Amino acid sequence: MGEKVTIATVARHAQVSRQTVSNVLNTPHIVREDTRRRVREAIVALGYRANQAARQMRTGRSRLIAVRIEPTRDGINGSVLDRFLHGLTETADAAGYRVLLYTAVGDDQEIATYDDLLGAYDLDAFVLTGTKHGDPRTAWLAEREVPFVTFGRPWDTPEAHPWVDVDGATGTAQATRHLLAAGHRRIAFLGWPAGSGVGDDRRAGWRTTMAEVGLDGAAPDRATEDGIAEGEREARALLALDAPPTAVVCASDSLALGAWQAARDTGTDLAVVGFDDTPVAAAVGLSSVSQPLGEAAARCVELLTGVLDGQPRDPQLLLHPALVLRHSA
Amino acid sequence: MGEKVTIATVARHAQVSRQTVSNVLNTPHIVREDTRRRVREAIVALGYRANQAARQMRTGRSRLIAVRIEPTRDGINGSVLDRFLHGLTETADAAGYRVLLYTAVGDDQEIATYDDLLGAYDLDAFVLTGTKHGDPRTAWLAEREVPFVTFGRPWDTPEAHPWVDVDGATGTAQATRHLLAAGHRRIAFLGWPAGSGVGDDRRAGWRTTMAEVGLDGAAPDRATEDGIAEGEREARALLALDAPPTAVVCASDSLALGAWQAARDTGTDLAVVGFDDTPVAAAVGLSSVSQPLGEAAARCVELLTGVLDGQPRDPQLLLHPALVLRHSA
DNA sequence: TCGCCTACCTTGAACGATCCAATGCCGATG
DNA sequence: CATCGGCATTGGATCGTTCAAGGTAGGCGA
Repeated sequence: MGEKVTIATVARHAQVSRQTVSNVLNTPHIVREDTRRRVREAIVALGYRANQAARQMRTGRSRLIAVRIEPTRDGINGSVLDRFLHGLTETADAAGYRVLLYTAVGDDQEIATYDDLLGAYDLDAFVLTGTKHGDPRTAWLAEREVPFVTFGRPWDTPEAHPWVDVDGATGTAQATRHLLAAGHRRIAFLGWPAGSGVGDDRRAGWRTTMAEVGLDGAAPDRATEDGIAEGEREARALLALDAPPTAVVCASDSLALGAWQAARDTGTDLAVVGFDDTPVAAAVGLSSVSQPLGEAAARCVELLTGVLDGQPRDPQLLLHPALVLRHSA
Repeated sequence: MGEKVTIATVARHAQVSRQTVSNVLNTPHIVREDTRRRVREAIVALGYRANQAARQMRTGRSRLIAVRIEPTRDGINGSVLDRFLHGLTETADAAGYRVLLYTAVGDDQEIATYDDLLGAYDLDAFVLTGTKHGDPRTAWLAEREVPFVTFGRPWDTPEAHPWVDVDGATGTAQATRHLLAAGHRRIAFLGWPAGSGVGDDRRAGWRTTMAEVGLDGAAPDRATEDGIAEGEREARALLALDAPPTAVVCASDSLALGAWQAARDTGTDLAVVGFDDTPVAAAVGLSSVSQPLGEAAARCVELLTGVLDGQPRDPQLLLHPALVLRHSA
């Protein structure tokens, strides 16, 4: 159990002053070649590691990024966020940042938590997920000039702040085109009630694709809350129509799984495509639209480090999902 | 955008010294009633929040707990860790701690990360998940007297360090007894190769329960790597026996789902019970043994705060799982 | 009146890093 | 030879908090 190794220990060991060691760490180019090497060797030899707390107190930066972890209300869709979180942690690690978790129920409490984290831990930035219309969180952060990125577009003012998102419309369009190519003509959509940015986006991809081939007349569109039971109920209603659809594009894997079960139970041949490519979809063989979550996370970190280092780049990024085919379509 | 509010600001506002403010925060009982009240009012009025970095520099404690986030190799079983993580974040929040994430591939890299986190961030404690025989991580931490708790027993030396675990044997025993009560006699076990602590534990519950009723002779026991395909293959092998089992207890939901699909595809009536009560099990209606992950997380935090505050309590805790019945058994 | 104790509060120093201003060193130049 | 400029290096101050030691007033007993 060695003594505490500080910048002074390194300085003594390398026969230089503390400031020179600090320069080697922060502005290496102003230190002479051989001095730099000597200091670096001392750092390695002593196993020195800069104390974040001390650095933070002077610089006001903590190299910490906060992300909210959801209450996992829905076991199926929760996995999407978890995969994103993992990607985020990995990329942040590589960029020298660490990820701090927090929970909050409701926007007010979340904003209170921002205040808390900023005051107590000097957080460098936030990553928000699941943006919605008129999001009070982004307004609060923007007002205080706190760096942040959202995974999800701001649905009201497109250029308000840096964001990364996946183009849901492209995903459902891809799914719809695949079904059309397979010979389907009556292709339904099963999604969420209008008003949510994400849901409307996914619906739009299906709708425009159907319109392009002049089939939007014969295309039933159902809206319900998310859930397996809800999906099953709506699918049964669809199958009971006079001219029932032969395929259905869904806004989530929960709805898709419900629809898939409804079809199986009633012995109907119904092609189903879900959204998010969750483990459940993979497990039961459901085709689904897959978001590039790892890349989205990496882009978020890139954007943040850009902002933090004062070199903000193109701050809006729309990624493309991919259709994963299994035996449900 | 007000000025930075420090302990000195509060002190001026309340007409006392910095130290008195500090005392109000840390050792309130030594401050006179009305002084205490005056300081508290100033704190609220100014919106003061203690700066963690400064506090940490003095005390050496960061109020930060580190947890590793897994690479989610398996989408099904990954959800167990995620639920645990959520519970941990919530409980830690309530206890005044924050959760820091990290990733690492392999034990060596994980230990290097410990070193890094301890040196740079002065982490207070670690929560480890997924213990195994001869775990080098716990040895490293114990040697340096770093506080930590594991979620999962140390399989070699039971009393080496604080841990919380769920009694897998009780879970599979419960499942087995349920199947016996439902009239099954030929009850198989489908698990992992011997040698993993968790897997052996789950197998033991089934084996002893079958032995208790003298049925261990007619009880096939299969071992394979985890996975849906593997579960399906082994289940088919079981069903091809001369006296095929009428029920199977599985070590995971992945294996159970495979077995369940094998039975459905071959038109066989096979009762299946999985383990972990993952979203997939819930989605497809698979009965499963459910771990009290929220409570496990809460106990981990309790143990840690106990150790950190110098009041260690009974440091080993074995929780009981519950059988969740759906229509697969 | 004095001394001592207790209860409460204040002052100075320290944690480990960075920033700022000042110093020493070197060769080049007038 | 004296002066200058450029650059590496040095010492001191600083961030916000807690720790250790020091002060002050009032109460009590002799």
